[in-house]
Amino acid sequence: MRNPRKPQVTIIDVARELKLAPSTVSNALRGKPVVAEETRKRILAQCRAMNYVASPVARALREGRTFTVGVLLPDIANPIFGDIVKGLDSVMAASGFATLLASTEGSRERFLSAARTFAKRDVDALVMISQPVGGEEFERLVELCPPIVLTHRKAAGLDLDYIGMDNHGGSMAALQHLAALGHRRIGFIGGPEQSSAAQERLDGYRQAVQELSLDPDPALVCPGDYTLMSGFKAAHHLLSIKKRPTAILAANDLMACAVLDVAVQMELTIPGDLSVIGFDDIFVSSFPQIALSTIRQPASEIGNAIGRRLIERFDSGNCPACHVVLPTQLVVRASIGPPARRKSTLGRFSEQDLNAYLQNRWKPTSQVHP
Amino acid sequence: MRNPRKPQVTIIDVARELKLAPSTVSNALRGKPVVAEETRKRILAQCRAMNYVASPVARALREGRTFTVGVLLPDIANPIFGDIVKGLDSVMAASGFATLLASTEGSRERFLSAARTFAKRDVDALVMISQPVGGEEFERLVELCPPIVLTHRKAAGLDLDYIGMDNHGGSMAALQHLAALGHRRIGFIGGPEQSSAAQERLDGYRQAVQELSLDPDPALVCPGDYTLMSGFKAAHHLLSIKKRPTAILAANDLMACAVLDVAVQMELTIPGDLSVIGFDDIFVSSFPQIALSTIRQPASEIGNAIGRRLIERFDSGNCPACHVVLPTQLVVRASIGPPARRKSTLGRFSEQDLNAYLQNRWKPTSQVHP
DNA sequence: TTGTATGCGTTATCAC
DNA sequence: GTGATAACGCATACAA
Repeated sequence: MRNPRKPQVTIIDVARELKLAPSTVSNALRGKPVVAEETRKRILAQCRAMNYVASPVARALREGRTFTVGVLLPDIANPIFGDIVKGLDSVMAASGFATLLASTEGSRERFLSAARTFAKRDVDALVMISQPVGGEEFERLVELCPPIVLTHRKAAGLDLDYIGMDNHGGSMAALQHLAALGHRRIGFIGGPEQSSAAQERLDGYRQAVQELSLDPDPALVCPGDYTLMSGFKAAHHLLSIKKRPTAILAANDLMACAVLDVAVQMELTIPGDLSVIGFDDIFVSSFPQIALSTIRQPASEIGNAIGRRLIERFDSGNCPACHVVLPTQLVVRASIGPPARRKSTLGRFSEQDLNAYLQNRWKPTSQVHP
Repeated sequence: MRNPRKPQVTIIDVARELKLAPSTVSNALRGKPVVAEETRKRILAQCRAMNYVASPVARALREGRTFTVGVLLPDIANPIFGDIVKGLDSVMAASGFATLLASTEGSRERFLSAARTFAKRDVDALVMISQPVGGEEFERLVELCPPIVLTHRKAAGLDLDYIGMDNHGGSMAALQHLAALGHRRIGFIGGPEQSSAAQERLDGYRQAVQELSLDPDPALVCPGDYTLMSGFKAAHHLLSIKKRPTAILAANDLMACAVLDVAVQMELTIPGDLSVIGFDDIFVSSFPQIALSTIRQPASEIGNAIGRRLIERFDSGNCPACHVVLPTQLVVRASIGPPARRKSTLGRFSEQDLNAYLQNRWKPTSQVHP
């Protein structure tokens, strides 16, 4: 059963009421200077009286633009992405744009299909947050797409707008701070390889290690993928090597939280035996029980910047691709301090211990009371 | 400068190529049985070859529907809402619907204006999550709106679809559990008055207190508004009364977290001196350092249910408004236990202490390192 | 300064 | 079974 179409007040109704032509009403509404001032006023008044607003759909068909931007992101339940969307939406809504959303769940298929769908719907721009922007299929897609703005992941070889944060500088600031406290062996837990942001965080770590003459032991660098689980594994590994690091920088806060907890389980004190810094400044990091130091991601600022960039592009037509890097801030909380002088002798996690730990200590919602 | 319209493959192009009429192509594509099977096959092949897909915008103008749902919520950076949207989007996307989003930031103005904007854009439905649904202005708006589905807040007097969770039963389950552990004086921290969900949580508490013959002292019920700050204040108040409660149920996890921390600051042990339960099961609650017991909100299930309801409405035309209540689960973590036998004598927070505490203990991002 | 005609891409109606 | 045409609501080019 189809929607019985709602009766709509059209521009023709308004014109008829005023005994004018629709085009005159249109011109008046769009602020064209050809309309006599007095006529315009009558028209405006009539529109208000009849509660007339032009149909965005009809406009879209006629003009080929929809005053809509499509946003693609991996997970709308992740507050970091939520903050970006919020910053973006606040700017766009103020300019009359609506936000179309797609949560792609890390699936390349959903990403491509959502991008195609949105393009087909004539969105005026596409915002891709931490998406797998690359590959032949993607490059073909870009041809058919409206303007694209990227964040978190750059598209290698493609000249697209990018708005990001200073990941490289963030890592360096963290290591400078740790080095000033006296740390020499600092571990690093990385993010997904496909993420240019994660890559920059690693690069910043490496450059700081070199410039500050820290211990360049490659065993101090562990892979990770931004999940708690990968954080557990990396922490277990880093804290089990013979000469364990006195500090660890993780490429995001989630993995850093895992480090904190593994450390506690190994009876290390924080920050005496181990200092920990993360990336992003997610909500939990500010909890006193966690008190995780971190390099803040300016998420809502990124959203705002993307919005402003889009408005600029819409207003000024084609212009060269932009490349913006927003500053980060080191947020110092209780998880860092000078390394302890004494060498503590510590029990290790065996593999069995780790598994038992993973199963029992974190109680997700699956463990419920009937 | 206007968008130079992208060249588009239209149904006419396809028809011309095949020497058919556009209407035949349309009929074939829409699966109408009037088209000869062989013709249909040729048409489908040609469409694939020319990469033709019907324009959603033109369709929208013609049919009066857009295959889009508008979602209004207070804050897209709040993961609970994010989870609902995620659940909703996964259902709708699978059926070819896109999700239009508006983060209203608790502003009544933005709510009404976003709703009007979306309705004007011919969305097929409006989903309102925890929105101020009420008042004369709203009721007038409803007339002009497409189907509406509510969650978290019911609209008094209006017969709209509502999909929610068993808040009342959740509170009762929590109190039953606490009572079984031996608690008799149980405090409650409420949510916003306008929220029907918050009201139900309070009602459940009251009914449980009565049915279980717990201490009905009205001083045990404190107002709150879901923010950390209100949780601090309520906790401070509840834990400072002469005969303080041995357990506290907060209307959401955020306030419960505040209770946990205030308790620690007052040198109460958890759960020996105080048991704490929250509502929602937000991410932090599962952290070992927090280990907050809670009544889980089935957020993504709510999103799914809303999606299924919408599809159902679209398919079957007008039907009476639905009223769905999803079950909750009590998630038991370390924050609850039997009340301690001994009476601990404890220092109190003075007002000054509270203020100093609020300023220093939680370190938000404003306290940053240059 | 205002009015008329046309097209945006699609689908429904009706004639063939 | 297939084809011509009108209509959805608007904005524009052009005529008056």
